[in-house]
Amino acid sequence: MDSTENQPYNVGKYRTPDGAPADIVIFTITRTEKQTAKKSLPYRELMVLLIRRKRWPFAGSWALPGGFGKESETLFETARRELMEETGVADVHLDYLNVYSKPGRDPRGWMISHAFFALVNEKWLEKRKAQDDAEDVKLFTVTEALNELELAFDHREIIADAYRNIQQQMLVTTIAKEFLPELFTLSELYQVIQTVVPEFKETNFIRKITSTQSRKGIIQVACDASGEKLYSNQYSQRPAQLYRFTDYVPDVSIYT
Amino acid sequence: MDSTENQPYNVGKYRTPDGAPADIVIFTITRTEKQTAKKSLPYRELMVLLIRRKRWPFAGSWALPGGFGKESETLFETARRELMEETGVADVHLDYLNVYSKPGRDPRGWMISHAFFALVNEKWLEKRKAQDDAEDVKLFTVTEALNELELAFDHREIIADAYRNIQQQMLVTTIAKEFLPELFTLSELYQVIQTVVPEFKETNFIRKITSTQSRKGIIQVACDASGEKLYSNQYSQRPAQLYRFTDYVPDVSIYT
DNA sequence: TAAATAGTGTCTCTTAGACATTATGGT
DNA sequence: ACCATAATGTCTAAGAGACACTATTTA
Repeated sequence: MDSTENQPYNVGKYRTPDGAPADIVIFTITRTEKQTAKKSLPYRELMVLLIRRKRWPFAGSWALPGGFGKESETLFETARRELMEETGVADVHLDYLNVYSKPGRDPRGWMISHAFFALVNEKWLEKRKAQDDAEDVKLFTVTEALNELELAFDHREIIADAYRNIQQQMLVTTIAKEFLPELFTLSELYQVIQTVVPEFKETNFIRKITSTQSRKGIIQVACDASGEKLYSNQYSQRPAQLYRFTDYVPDVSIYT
Repeated sequence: MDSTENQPYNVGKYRTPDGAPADIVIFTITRTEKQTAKKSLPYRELMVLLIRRKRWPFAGSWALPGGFGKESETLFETARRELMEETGVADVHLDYLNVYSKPGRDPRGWMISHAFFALVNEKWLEKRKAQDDAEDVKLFTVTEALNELELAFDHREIIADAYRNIQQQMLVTTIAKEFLPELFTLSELYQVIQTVVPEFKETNFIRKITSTQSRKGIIQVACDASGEKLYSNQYSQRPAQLYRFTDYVPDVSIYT
């Protein structure tokens, strides 16, 4: 019935995996200023960080950054360590995505891969850019990565899964904050949501998020020490009210 | 930078995991009829299936059913196979939950465990009950499993995670259907939701799910071949309209 | 006729959705 | 004066939430 029961504690008896790698889908949103006469909102694009492989297997292909798990750490720690090595940042949103274990997925042997996804603010990646060899580590748009690139292993599938996941999470949690500064305007927030979920359309977005009972707790107006409201005119002539996220995340339900 | 790059294809060079088990949290909802004079709704309880271990480690403790992954199958297949062995059913809701890799979690060695959860309709487990040794395989309420039982490995943590997950999914997807017959009354649906999420309270539940534009597509009234509406008086004097789930699952969002 | 569930009426206040309008400040 | 973004006004229809009320059977 239960094969756990029948398993010996003699660990050498059966074929065991050849490794447990952690692969990380590192997402960021890049901003590029529009070349207009007046101040305007930047273009934003959802990017994923890839590495060009130097060795067999899949030498020359692009792949997710990653590395092998060790006995002395959890796979989450493996992922965090790899992320640190790759981007130099420690305190970013890092979440487990899925396991990939299709037979033959890695020609090196029986590799059970654990995919994570990280959300990194563009500002952290800027320093890194310079120090790295531009040939080997690069940001691609998600569309590009999924449709135009030769990817190693089953990394296309992993990126596709991660993309689906981040799109869903964007609408159901407050991960938008990972892509925004501490204080932000509502246009910026709206733009970030749309960058990840292009289908997202909300007329009256400002009003809904600020003044409906059920969700106005998500964000709050930013004030300075003396209680004065803070404004930004970075993207517009008319200064826009700045907001910050609270810790509140509303529960969602299809029945309510 | 990328330790995948530095990994040899000589698979024997590093310490590798001693096994990749799949553990399954099998949930079901049991019904027990109330002993009242009149017809009434049954008590329902969310249960989890556990197995009493016979061997070291954790001999005598209760544990999740599970087994070791093989090189020739995905871990999802491992889980499905174990589920089949355990409950005798194949086509049930089975989903990946999380990976558990804390060092030392299994005294037998470096075991990276993959937890799944399955939602099984009570009717499938009924046959099994008889044929199994009641001492070794048993259904427990989730509360009991979490608070009163001595559990093997990190299975308490896994069950707690699975419980959180199923509660969230219950409100955001239509997994309620896994615990219901093909045709059901709205009281049954409401009761199933409340069994998994006790905090769930909706006055006007009937009206909301049947006649609000945005979510009435979730379920539809059940009709017979000639278009007559179907009713059930299993739980009440007054016959109740029967419904079925459609394939439609509304999108949820905290911003909409 | 009472028990137990099924389902509707009604009222108020809030929200959705669509669109028009006004506000601000720099070039 | 005009541009680009910020924000409010206004109107209608729909929905939320509370609670009282009616309906249907059968023991």
